[in-house]
Amino acid sequence: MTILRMSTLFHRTLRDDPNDAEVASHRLLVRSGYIRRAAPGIYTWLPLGWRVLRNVERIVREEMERAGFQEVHFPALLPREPYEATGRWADYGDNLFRLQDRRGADYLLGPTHEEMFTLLVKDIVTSYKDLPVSIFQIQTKYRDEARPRAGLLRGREFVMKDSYSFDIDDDGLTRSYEAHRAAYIRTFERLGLPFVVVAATSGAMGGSASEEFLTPMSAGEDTFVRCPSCGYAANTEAATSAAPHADAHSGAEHPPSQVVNTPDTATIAALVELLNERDDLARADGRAWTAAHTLKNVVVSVRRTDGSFEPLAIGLPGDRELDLHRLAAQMEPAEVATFTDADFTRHPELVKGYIGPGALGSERGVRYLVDPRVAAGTAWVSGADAEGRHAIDLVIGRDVHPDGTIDVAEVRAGDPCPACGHGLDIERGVEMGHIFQLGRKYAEAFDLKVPGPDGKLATLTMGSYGIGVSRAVAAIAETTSDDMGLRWPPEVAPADVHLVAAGKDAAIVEFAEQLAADLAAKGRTVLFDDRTDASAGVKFRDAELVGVPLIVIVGRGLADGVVEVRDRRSGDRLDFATDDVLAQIIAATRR
RNA sequence: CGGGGAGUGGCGCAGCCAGGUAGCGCACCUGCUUUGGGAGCAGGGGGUCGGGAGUUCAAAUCUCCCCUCCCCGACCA
Repeated sequence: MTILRMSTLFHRTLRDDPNDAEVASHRLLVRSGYIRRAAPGIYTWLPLGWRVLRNVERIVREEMERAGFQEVHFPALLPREPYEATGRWADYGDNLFRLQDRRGADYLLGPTHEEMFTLLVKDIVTSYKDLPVSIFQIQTKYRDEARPRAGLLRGREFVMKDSYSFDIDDDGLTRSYEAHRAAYIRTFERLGLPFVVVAATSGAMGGSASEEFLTPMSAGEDTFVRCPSCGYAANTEAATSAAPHADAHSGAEHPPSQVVNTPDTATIAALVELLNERDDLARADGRAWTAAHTLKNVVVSVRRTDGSFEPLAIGLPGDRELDLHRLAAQMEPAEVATFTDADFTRHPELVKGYIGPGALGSERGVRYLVDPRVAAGTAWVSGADAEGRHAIDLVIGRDVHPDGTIDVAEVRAGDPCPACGHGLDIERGVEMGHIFQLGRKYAEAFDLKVPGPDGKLATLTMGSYGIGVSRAVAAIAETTSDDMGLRWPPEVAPADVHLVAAGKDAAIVEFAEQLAADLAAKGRTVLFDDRTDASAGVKFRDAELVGVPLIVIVGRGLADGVVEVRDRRSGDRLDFATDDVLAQIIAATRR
């Protein structure tokens, strides 16, 4: 179909890694001449990179259309008003690129388009008979990230496919959600991207289901747990802890609790050390005290949506930290902040370092929630609400009556899987897609209602679904490259064949030219290294760097009637007879 | 916003501590030789050293202020 001649291609490879690139995808995409930085977190696409991006777009588009979704296209430059209506003009804060027109009217560069889609559907859809509908766009999005990093993986301008489904009822939303889920699985499989579907938090948006498609990689910034035994996977924010099984410090037979003097033990470590030094406090089973036997109470300040504050105490095993991300995800839409010195001053009953259950509980004005491991019947050492004092043999349900449980402790590798009990792995990944049931938040904000079968107006329920398109280019590069360069899966590669003319002999040039023409005539895209000023060695290196899956070398073998064909990904090399090589390449690049 | 690192031809770096008017490799241009794993020789073009102020006879180098980039953290539908 096309011949891209490297002698004239607008392209340059770099011999050294760029100084400002760290992760493999960023380094290689710049070195191989696919992208260039234009501004922090903003990249220019060169011819080869643009081809890859368009291939990814094409695959995403084909899978969306196969699923019956319809493509639309919104502006990237958006008016303020719709975002004012949903509160996001303010909520987005500094992450929003804002600008003004000549009259001073406010605009923004769209970070996501829920508002616009909702308004468009309100304009077009007038009856339940028009539903369900799922529409999508592939659009450049803008977010003024505090810290763009890792090249395309986390930019301030990026290409995203976003879809929105509109249904008259919850069952419809579930069906639309499942349709997207299936389409996403097909899409990522075609892209050649490894992925894990993990349970995610849906936050304040309502709706029940929210899942992320993560591609595991060390450069990733999302942390998730995965069970190697049963396949359970969840973002750490959404992970649930396995119910505790009765263990050594079960308190069923415990003596009555008592308060003891424990000077200078404001930290768990100091407390454990002291407990182990004191013979009179030795444990009944004779084993040493550990942080896991202590009950740590962390107090945070919760800001409700009406602006009021309430203190909240969380009881955790002393060997666990509170994960603020997990807490924030569970408290949404309320916000949480750690307790400040000023907060402690307002609550003199909370003795920093010695906070115990005795001062906690809603009847005392401090809601008290405990980790699931702090289960009824277990016994603990905890603060006694006085400087240098702790209570031992505190049994949950006997001496302590929490207001409920909350699952916000840090998740650790090896924690039991909530589904099967096997030890969990912790991995890093990049969010490539997110599907979630948005519910009626936006439909309500814009009063999006249509008559249902019963003639009554019903507010539509929505789903929101995204795929990071430009991010996928980086993720594919990241997960498929090797020490020598990129290794594109065939469907996203910038060309079908990288044809190298290794030598200047007339016979070599002539044969290579003819082969390029023949391949193009058969509908293949050929990246043809016809440069006369590059040595064979340079051409081989560049071919490996650029990463087209099939590399064909017309060179010294021609004298023996053979052409070499290499598989960039497997490293396999085969010689084919000159009169057979065209057919072999056509067969190898058939789609 | 906190911590760390770094800004010197297109790219990667040295020079800075002990101030003296900019150097190396790659890339680029010309010529000859070479041609299957980032060729060789010869010649050549290109930077005023992130910006500003200051000290000094003299500043890439010393002092002060500012800006930017990278990494970690905070933050991030």
